[in-house]
Amino acid sequence: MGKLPAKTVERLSEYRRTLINCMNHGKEYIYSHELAQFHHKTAVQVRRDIMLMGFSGVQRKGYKVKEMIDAIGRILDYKNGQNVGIVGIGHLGTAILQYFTGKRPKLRVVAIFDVDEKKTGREINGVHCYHVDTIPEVVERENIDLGIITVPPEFAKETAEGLINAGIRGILNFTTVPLNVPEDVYLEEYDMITSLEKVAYFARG
Amino acid sequence: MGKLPAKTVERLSEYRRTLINCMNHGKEYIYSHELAQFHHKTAVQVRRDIMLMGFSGVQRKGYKVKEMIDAIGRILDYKNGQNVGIVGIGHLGTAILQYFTGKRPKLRVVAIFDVDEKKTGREINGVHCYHVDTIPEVVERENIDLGIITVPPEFAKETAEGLINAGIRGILNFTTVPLNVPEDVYLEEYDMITSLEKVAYFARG
DNA sequence: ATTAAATTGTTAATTTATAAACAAAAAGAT
DNA sequence: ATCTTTTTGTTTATAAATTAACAATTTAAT
Ligand SMILES: NC(=O)c1ccc[n+]([C@@H]2O[C@H](COP(=O)([O-])OP(=O)(O)OC[C@H]3O[C@@H](n4cnc5c(N)ncnc54)[C@H](O)[C@@H]3O)[C@@H](O)[C@H]2O)c1
Ligand SMILES: NC(=O)c1ccc[n+]([C@@H]2O[C@H](COP(=O)([O-])OP(=O)(O)OC[C@H]3O[C@@H](n4cnc5c(N)ncnc54)[C@H](O)[C@@H]3O)[C@@H](O)[C@H]2O)c1
Repeated sequence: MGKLPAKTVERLSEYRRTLINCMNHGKEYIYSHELAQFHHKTAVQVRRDIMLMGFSGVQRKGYKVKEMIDAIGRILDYKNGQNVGIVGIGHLGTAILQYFTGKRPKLRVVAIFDVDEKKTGREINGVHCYHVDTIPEVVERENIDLGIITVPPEFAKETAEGLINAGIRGILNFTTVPLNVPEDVYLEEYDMITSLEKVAYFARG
Repeated sequence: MGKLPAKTVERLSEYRRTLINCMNHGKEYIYSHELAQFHHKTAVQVRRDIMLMGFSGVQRKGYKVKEMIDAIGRILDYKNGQNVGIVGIGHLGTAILQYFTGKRPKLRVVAIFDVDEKKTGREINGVHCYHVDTIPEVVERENIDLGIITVPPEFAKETAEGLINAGIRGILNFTTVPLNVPEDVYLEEYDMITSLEKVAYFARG
């Protein structure tokens, strides 16, 4: 099965977030224009995304919330799930760890790594904190697929190399340092300054 | 002067981050293909972005790092700068606050807001923490233009409304709740789960 | 029953974003 | 001096993403 466009994948993730929220509020059906409004998109785009993932709604009634969540899951979730490790459990790492716990059963944070002895060797938020030196063993043993990097910028490069050598498949980098990864590792980078500078630019006349 | 495309604005912000780093390492000139490589873009795209912002390099020598930083500043920075407030000083809010301090002189975090009495009334990272009830006065007095929302999701909506009523022009929302804002307020939303789900999707065959 | 309104699904058109192509200029080599 | 190489700047072409258009279907109203 061929991969969907990156933009569609992003939106499907966003839709699911909203759909889960709708389900928790007891909503059974949702129209494309409702979903669109939540995410500041057009109804056509929502329907097109849904078409691309091969899901169908009911005319005049909309999309069955529960079924659509499952359909998105069949696209985004990997069969038995993927395991995630976070490296650098400072403010940002902890925020991410907290944010993830319990939210996506198929994306499990199974290990966290740091160098600070006040953090290593104990559990934080129910996840064991290992020393970074043990990345090779732990990544192998716990079958970790994806890594999130939230270390101080000067350690970003070596952290990425450590993860890649340990056999990780994808990296989400929050440090301010752009990384280089081999072709078979998928890399995503995010910088809050860029987001805020964009807001700053467009928020003025 | 008309606005540049959003994608170009994002990339200019990314370029500047790297250029500042290059300058600190004493680099005087940079080629388009060098800048491109850092950000996993093509050299053509870099040159096109530079053209769009009306800057010029020197043939065979590349772009003067210092001058290009200034040129990007003339696009991204507002004359006397813009003031920023962060609402919700938990793990994420603190990470953002720390990350910003000292990085962009034209984007100043001048106030932070919370409800927790252990945080309000004192300084965190050199910035005074106010109670959220004082948002109207403080936004007015400190001339705050942009707001970052990092409160628990159930308070996201009321926080946004508070900021908008106080006269804010742009919002960066990190909560899991999609917001609605009037036309004259620019809104940007970011969700780490979406980023990680994208990584997870493309990191497998 | 018939008609009107609302909504999905899909194709076609448009717009936006990226990449290719190449002229012009500068630096260095012969 | 002349030629070759490298790199910028800009135009043209291609590709991707979004929007518009509309047929098909369902529900509800008359
Ligand atoms: N991209 C963004 O939007 C954004 C926002 C905020 C912070 N940041 C960046 O994220 C990173 C973390 O920010 P923070 O506020 O959590 O910082 P922090 O100082 O609170 O946390 C850093 C953590 O990394 C640990 N650490 C240090 N060296 C390490 C190593 N070699 N291996 C593993 N762990 C190590 C420290 O012990 C600490 O726990 C920084 O690079 C910061 O610049 C990025
Ligand atoms: N978008 C993302 O990628 C992402 C990542 C992590 C966390 N989050 C979200 O960001 C938010 C903050 O996360 P966190 O880990 O920092 O949580 P946290 O609990 O550490 O911090 C929340 C802070 O908000 C304060 N607060 C509570 N109610 C408030 C109110 N009405 N007004 C102002 N402040 C109030 C609390 O006192 C606390 O200091 C949460 O909504 C979380 O889900 C988003």
